[in-house]
Amino acid sequence: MVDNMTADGRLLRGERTRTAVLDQALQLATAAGLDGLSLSQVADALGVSKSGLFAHWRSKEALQLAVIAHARVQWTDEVISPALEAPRGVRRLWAVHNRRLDFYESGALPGRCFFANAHFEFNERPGAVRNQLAVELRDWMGFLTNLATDAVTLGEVRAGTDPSSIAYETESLGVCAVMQAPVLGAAPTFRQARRALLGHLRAVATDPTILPELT
Amino acid sequence: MVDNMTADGRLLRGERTRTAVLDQALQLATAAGLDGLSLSQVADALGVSKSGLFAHWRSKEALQLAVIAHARVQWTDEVISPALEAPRGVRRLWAVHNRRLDFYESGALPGRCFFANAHFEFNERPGAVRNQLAVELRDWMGFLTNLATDAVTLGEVRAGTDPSSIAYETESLGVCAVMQAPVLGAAPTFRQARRALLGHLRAVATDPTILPELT
DNA sequence: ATACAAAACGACCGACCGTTCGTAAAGATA
DNA sequence: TATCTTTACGAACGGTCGGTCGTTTTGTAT
Repeated sequence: MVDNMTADGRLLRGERTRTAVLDQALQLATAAGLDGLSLSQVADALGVSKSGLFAHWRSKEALQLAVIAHARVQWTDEVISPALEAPRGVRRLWAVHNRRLDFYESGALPGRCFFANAHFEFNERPGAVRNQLAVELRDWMGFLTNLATDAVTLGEVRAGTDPSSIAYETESLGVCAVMQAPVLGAAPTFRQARRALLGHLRAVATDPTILPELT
Repeated sequence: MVDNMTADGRLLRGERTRTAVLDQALQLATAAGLDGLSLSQVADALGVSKSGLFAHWRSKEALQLAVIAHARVQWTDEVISPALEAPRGVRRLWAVHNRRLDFYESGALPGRCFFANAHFEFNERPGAVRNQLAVELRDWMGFLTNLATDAVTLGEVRAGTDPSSIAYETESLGVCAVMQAPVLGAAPTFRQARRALLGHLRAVATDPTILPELT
């Protein structure tokens, strides 16, 4: 049997514990960070043996990567996808914006920004996890691009507008990208990270190849 | 002998190792965070026995608090004090602003914002350290107040100006305060932290008791 | 030289960590 | 039923951690 389901449609036992472990691990990582994630604590919290985790992931780092992917799936399903499928518009832009804030205030991740914390708190970890976080950051910049593009295309912001304005409008998103930048290899300075964000938004707002219909 | 100095003016042996340990610990904490700070690593990096550290600090938490104080002394001497002593003015405001950025780019704390990282990466630590970080945050807000007050008093910004403008002008300072807010006990949401910063700056810009000479 | 206190050391402790291993139960297949 | 794979378990290992203890070195003052 290679499928995830048993004959009557319920999840296989392994798949059930797999997602249970990921949920628990995400919860603990949200509180204590990916560095603070302890396999022992995850196992104890679930009433499961610690060694059993190694039947699903070959190492702690593999579980950390799975936790990141798990969180990204939640993020995509609950925030990104509804945003991209919705008709474009300023109201929609801010609806998404507010929905993201609501997401943080929801019970799922109470009062914390997981992605932000994951990046902030764990920029010292080894190769694979670090690279994965870099991918997450790139996705984040892509999401910012969509937001800024919407703002310009729909006339909320004129093309050529000082990107600082857009940056501030998307500030509560943008600061995440700015502050997350140090997770990347070279550990760019604060000034460099800020310049990178402004340059990114300037390109979105003024580059005719990005917004050809406005030139 | 109760003084720090020996007869010929050099530091006592204990005081020398004390500051050497603090410098090393600050360097490691800057890279790995206060949580990641390891007494063994500090001792090994200095070629010093780990047990000797307990002659200066009674616990790891005590050393962590000392590291925070040590960093704050550096911060005060190199950034805050020159800013407060200098004649007020917009140029001075931005000189301080830039000096702070230069500080991050200096060799002392290469490419990292220690305060930001200390807060971001270590909001799960126990009571005393957490409380100390809250004090640091309050100091930070005080520094923001000084900057915003300067901006208004010197005519760079009109009294009553939308505090968002001031917030953005001091953004690279302000985001730190915004993002640091979650270190406080109740873990306020992203939206709450942002609202707190804007409210703070609004009070500075409009409250006649804060800027009586403008009303 | 003697005495004394500060300072540093090395060995050791218990706790927790991630990981491995051999084995046993559970569930699907035949 | 018997067979075989998946899944889970408990015990144990090596390692690092923060912290303690008794001892020795170092520096100063008498």
